[in-house]
Amino acid sequence: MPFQKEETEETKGRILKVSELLFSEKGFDATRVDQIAQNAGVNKALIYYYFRSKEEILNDLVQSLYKDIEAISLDFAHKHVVQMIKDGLLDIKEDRWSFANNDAIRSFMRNVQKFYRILLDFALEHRRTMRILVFESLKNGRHHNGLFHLLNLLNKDDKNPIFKTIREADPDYTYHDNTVLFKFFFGFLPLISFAAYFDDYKATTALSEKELRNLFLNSYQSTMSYWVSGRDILIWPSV
Amino acid sequence: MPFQKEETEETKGRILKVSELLFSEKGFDATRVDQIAQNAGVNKALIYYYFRSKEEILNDLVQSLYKDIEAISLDFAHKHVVQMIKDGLLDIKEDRWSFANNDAIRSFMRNVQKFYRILLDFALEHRRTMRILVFESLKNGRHHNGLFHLLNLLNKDDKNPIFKTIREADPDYTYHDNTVLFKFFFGFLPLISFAAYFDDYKATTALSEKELRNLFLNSYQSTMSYWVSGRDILIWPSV
Amino acid sequence: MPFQKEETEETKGRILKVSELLFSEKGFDATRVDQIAQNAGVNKALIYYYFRSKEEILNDLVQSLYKDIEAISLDFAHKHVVQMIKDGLLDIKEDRWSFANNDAIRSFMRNVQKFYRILLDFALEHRRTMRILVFESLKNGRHHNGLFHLLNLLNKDDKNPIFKTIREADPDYTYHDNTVLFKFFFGFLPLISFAAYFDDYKATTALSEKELRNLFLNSYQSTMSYWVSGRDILIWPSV
Amino acid sequence: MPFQKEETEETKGRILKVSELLFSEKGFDATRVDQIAQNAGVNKALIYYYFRSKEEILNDLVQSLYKDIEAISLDFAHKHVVQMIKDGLLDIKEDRWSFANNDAIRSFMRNVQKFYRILLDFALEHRRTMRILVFESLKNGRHHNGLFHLLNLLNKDDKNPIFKTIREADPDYTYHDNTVLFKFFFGFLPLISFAAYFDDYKATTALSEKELRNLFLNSYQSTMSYWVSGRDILIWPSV
DNA sequence: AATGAATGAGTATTCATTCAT
DNA sequence: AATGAATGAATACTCATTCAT
Repeated sequence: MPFQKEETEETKGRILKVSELLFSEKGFDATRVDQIAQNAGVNKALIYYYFRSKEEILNDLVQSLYKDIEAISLDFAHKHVVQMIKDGLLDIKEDRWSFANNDAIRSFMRNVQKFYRILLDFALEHRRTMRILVFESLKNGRHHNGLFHLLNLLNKDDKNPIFKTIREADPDYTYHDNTVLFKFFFGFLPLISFAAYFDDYKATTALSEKELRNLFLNSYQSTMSYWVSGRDILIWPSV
Repeated sequence: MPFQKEETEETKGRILKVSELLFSEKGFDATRVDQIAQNAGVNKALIYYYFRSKEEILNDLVQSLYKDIEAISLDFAHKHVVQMIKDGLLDIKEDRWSFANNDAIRSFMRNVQKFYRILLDFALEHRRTMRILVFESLKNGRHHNGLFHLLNLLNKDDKNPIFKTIREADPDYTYHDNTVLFKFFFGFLPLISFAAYFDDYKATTALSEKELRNLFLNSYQSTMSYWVSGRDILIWPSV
Repeated sequence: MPFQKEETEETKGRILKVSELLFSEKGFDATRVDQIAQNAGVNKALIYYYFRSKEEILNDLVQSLYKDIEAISLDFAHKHVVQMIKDGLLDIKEDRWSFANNDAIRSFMRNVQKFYRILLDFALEHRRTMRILVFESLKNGRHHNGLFHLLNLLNKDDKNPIFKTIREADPDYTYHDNTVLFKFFFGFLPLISFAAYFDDYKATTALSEKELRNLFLNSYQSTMSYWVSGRDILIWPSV
Repeated sequence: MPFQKEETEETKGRILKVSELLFSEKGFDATRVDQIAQNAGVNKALIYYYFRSKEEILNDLVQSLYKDIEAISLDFAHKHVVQMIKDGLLDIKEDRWSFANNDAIRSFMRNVQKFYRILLDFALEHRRTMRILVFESLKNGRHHNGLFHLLNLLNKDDKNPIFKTIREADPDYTYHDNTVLFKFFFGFLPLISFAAYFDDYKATTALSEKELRNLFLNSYQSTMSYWVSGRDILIWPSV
């Protein structure tokens, strides 16, 4: 019964969308299941037909975000890192990335910038869940599904699909912890923070959404470049 | 009766301290007044003797943080900006800061870096309240207490004590909105985020507290310098 | 699903009935929601499913009483006042009621007495809510729900359905404030007081319910007659 | 230490006065000890220095009212009933009062009217406590100190000082229950109700305090006369 | 798939009262 | 006589979750 299924999906999707909005506005704890039901236009009990608990709604939201980010990152790794290795333009030894020539570097840098742009736009599009991520991740004890799950994408084991993907192309691939920490700190965190606070800033400044986005993107890319250049992440061809 | 007073302060202070810890760990909504009472070793009703409501505890914490940050910033404005103006080493015209000579610049930059260090150490010391700030500020409807109050320290009117202080020394002082936004975005926000997530990072990495702090400070100051230099905030002697 | 509906009504009705009893026995403030739940044999939370608050239960009780009293009074106005006007047996000019003949007067007086009887019996049947009315009306700040709403039934504007009904039949109809005050004072108030204290008196005297009722009715009707006769309310045929 | 005592009395009196006001406005249950303390300008604990409990404040208020009413009634019994018996102008046999002549009756009636006037004025002066009396008396279970204590003044035993006083003058004195009931119903109750609702009525009508009072007094005395004449309470000289 | 009714375990807040000084 | 601090026992109200249909 595809029609039936569609309807279901629609209802379940409505519940998820409404939950996302409310969680991001008031926080998980302050959001009432009644409110979700009311805003989704469904009976409260129906929510428990689709989800085991209120917490499962949160998990669903967060998990699907992870999958998307993972997919985007994986796509980048595939298309630009793995491909370059296969093409003999890049060689990774421990912590040092050696490119075949300056064109390869330039090309790679362009792709990295594009990757940031895609990541930023994704974060902005899902800024509500980003908000949720930010403040739910700050709570100890209960939710282990917070922001720090993203750190898994930086793990050095084969459970991390990005790591696995690159490693399959270049078995030497690995890196230092500090690097990871920094990539996260000055990589993901500002990006996610920016997305999370985006609407607040929009309300504070006279800038348009686009201007705000570009302003951030420029500074973000500059900062990233600053940190990347001359360091252990990107290494100019070792001649 | 100073002894009496001290005792009182001790009890109220204990409630505040415990609340700060619990709010920062579990979030405001998930923290139970019972827990606060139990952890502070006082009767639950006593909490309501000192505070009108649970929310007022939060406000108290946040307000006192604001006051401290304001005081630190004001101290910097007084000692280093106003003083330089009075000494004829700095002249502010609209959005351009003109220094008398390179020594003045160097001196000012050194003080700015020191200011950042003080600010960072303060943020780290109060990282629990910073956590609270970060996630409570993400909730709509409570914005009034949230992170965005700090934006007031960047306002261009005389309600902002920092602006007022500098303006009294140099009536030409003003600046563009975008600059303000950026100072906040790449100024306060990473600092506060870093402090808020500090303990999480510590648990994730092998770095010591000190190393982590210095790592951040370097990158922070670099980023700030990057944004400051060659821009409209700091201008080399116009001679 | 009428059966379903009935069941619901039954539960909500049980809560109302129990509340009425407890409010009338112990007063609104001294009645605990827990007690209501326990006596009604329902879960405490269910009370809040049907009523927004404890106070709303009180309002519900009082409002439905008003409606009933209004309906009874309106019925009297329709059947006996309006009808007599239409039949040319009664003419109202300002404050003077002129009847066509002695039979008309006698008939009217008989109906008035019957009206009092119906009113008294209603008050006795609902004496619990009357108790509530009497003491809740004595509390400032809650006057809006209190006894004084009944005064509206004596208002001289078209928001008062009784006034409106008679006025539609006889546009000259109006009366003096003092009369209204007195009708209330020596009309509603003793009636309501009697009903409110009925059970207390019953416990104090050897009289049966019926004897007590008749005793009051006689004296009440005498008093009313005393006030009515020779005054501006009832006027013998002006011929 | 008379001065000390005076001060105390003043403070205690202030607590009583404030309590009376608050109890009469919001009811006993809804009045908070904190409010009493605040309005009386004293520390909450001091209230417990003067009174064992909140309830004792109520008792104090009510008891002193009883004493006053008893004193007024006793004074009337002494001056007018007992005196007439002693003067041979009145003879009471069971339920029948026989006066020596019409002058005696007229004189007695005049004194009764005066008694009502005094009683009414007392009730009006203490209308706040009357309010309290009215609604506290409606609550079963807890307060046995309500309005019905006044019924004691109508008891047929020597614990009732009025009965005792008259009986000492005329050993035949006694009466039927119904009479008592009626004296209370159409005697005390309207009087107390009138006093309790006085301020509400004042706010509702254009009449002055004096006019309102006289209006009630007239109707009250008329009603009383109506009930008294030709009945078993007052009997014209048996010739 | 959908709903109205029902519930257990909480949850912030209140309040009369007491204690120490 | 007077007070600031402290407390135990409520107390109205909430909320995620389940049940019956």
